[in-house]
Amino acid sequence: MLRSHTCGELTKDHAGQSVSACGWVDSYRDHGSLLFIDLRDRYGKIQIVFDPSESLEAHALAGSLRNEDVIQAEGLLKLRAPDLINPKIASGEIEIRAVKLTLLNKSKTPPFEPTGENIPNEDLRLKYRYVDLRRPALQEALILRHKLCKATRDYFDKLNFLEIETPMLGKSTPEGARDYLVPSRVHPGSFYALPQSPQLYKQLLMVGGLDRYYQIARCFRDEDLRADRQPEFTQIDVEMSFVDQEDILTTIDGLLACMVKEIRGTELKLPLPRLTHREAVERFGNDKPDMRFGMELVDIGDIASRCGFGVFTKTIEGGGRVRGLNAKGAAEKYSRRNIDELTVFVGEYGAKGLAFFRVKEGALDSPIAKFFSEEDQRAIIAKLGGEDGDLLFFVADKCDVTSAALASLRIRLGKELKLYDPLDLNVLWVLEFPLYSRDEENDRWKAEHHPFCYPHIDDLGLFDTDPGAMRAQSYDLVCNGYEAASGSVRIHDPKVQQKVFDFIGIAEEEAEERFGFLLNALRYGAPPHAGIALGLDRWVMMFLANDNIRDVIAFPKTQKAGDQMTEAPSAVDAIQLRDLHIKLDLPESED
RNA sequence: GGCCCUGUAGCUCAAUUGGUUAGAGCGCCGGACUGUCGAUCCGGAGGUUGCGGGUUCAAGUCCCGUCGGGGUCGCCA
Repeated sequence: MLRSHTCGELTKDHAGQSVSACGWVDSYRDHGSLLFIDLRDRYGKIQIVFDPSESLEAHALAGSLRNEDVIQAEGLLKLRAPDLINPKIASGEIEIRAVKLTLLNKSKTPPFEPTGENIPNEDLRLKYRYVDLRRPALQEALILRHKLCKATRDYFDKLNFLEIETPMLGKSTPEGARDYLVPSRVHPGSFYALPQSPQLYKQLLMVGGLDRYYQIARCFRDEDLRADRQPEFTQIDVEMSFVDQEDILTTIDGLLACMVKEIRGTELKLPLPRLTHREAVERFGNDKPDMRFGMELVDIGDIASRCGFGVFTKTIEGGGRVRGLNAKGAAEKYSRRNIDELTVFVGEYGAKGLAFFRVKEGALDSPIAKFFSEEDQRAIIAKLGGEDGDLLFFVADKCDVTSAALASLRIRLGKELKLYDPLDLNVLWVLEFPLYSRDEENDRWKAEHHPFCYPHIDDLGLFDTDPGAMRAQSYDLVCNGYEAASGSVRIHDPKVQQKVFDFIGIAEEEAEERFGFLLNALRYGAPPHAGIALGLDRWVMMFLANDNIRDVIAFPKTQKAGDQMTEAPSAVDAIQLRDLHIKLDLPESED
């Protein structure tokens, strides 16, 4: 071993010991004769003192050191004199008096200082990710990520779950997200697909009798990226046999309590609260409400229908809705100009306008207040719990538009008005998602979640009468406004599965071609089973109160799904293409 | 595919809103210094303002195109 201790583990208890430490030069302070190096590793920092009277050779070499050089320093660990203690760092009371210095590797001048004050452009950080990874914030994220995985494995192990790997090379099922394809050399013209999730394999494991499965599984989706979406991401994938929905919820409640205990050291109150999908959309505008703060959506359709404001009355007459929310105490915080910005903002979600009222002396103050009687003004204020100084917003449109616009407005206002502590974790279940929705473009029904989801037991009769009203035995775990897990009770009856395929327009032949292996498996003794998958990356983000998924993945991709460091994806040479029997047919470029 | 933001020294930023030779801090190079810890002090190097075109007496600044990065809508069964 080149080191006797890590930089971070040395304390004053080691005083008097001869130690050897390795790491990166974090900074140097050269006083001509006396010279100080702060040595850094992932455990911490320690000051090394080079005194020519103790080692002329080590001191001379130390003079040539620069940031990010990799060194080994040997010497006596000493307590600092009381007046030399640096209270700013953990090891501020001790230092190593170097008698020997070895330059393990000289570094070029780094493109940026990983522990400097200014965090450089992400672009540059991604190109030199190996330098960026020395940043404590990034290391903290990866350490936390490890702890979550460890807690997960310990938890499931105690409950008799098996961690089982499923194939990366699978069959393409061109429904849902686009697949990443991998050409087969031995089967010219055929392709594997990288898994969007281990969904079908884990169901097959249940048929195989491995009745409690989990996997920390990499998943791939060739779709556009977002701040919280990468083309490859990790989910904690779970499936259980001989269980119902309640068993999954309870099991995952327990997992989360374990995670919170491990990371935060606090007790998560169980059971986690539950909301139906219908209630979530009505109260918060979407199926993943951030409930760290209130500001719930309120319907004022009754007042809107009788007021003198044409936009409102016509919306109600046309079957739309008028809903709003109350930004408490925000009347003075948002100028007309700010509100104009918010109007543009809700426009991105389809809203054609944003009505606003300031509550002033018990009445509404707004350019459109004149269209409302005094009585109706008071009614609106009462409905939204308004008080003087509040700012009320309303959107009048089709129901879906009011939901989308107000949900986004609510999130934005919550953030801008600092209505919550970013480190809070607010976790809840959203239940009873709709099973099917109309695909108007193709004039057919489609599965909301996926076609393997079991209908709510009370709704099985609705296939022929009102399929849009059918509820799924599905559940999402929502945390701070993110979909943090999603799952369902699966169909284990091949007849029900075939009925679902029929219903969403997948003909029997096509179903056999695409999902034959699953249908077949269901015919050979499939137990009732259910499962769920948690987005690991998102959980790391939430524990850190970080809103960028790239900060919790060691080697993430850019928005165009590229890797700035390796420059993947890249062209391949003609021989590789020939072996795969692939000819390129690229769009013409002008140059 | 749409909309929005962004690109100035190795890095983080500035440049009086179109006007002199594009500045500062950190980093880098050289020098001084025996208790610093964001060391200090002295000196120095470093720029095709992403790239290409255009408008103008004059462009880092305005316009068009293009490339990179980011956010978002669509998309993500």
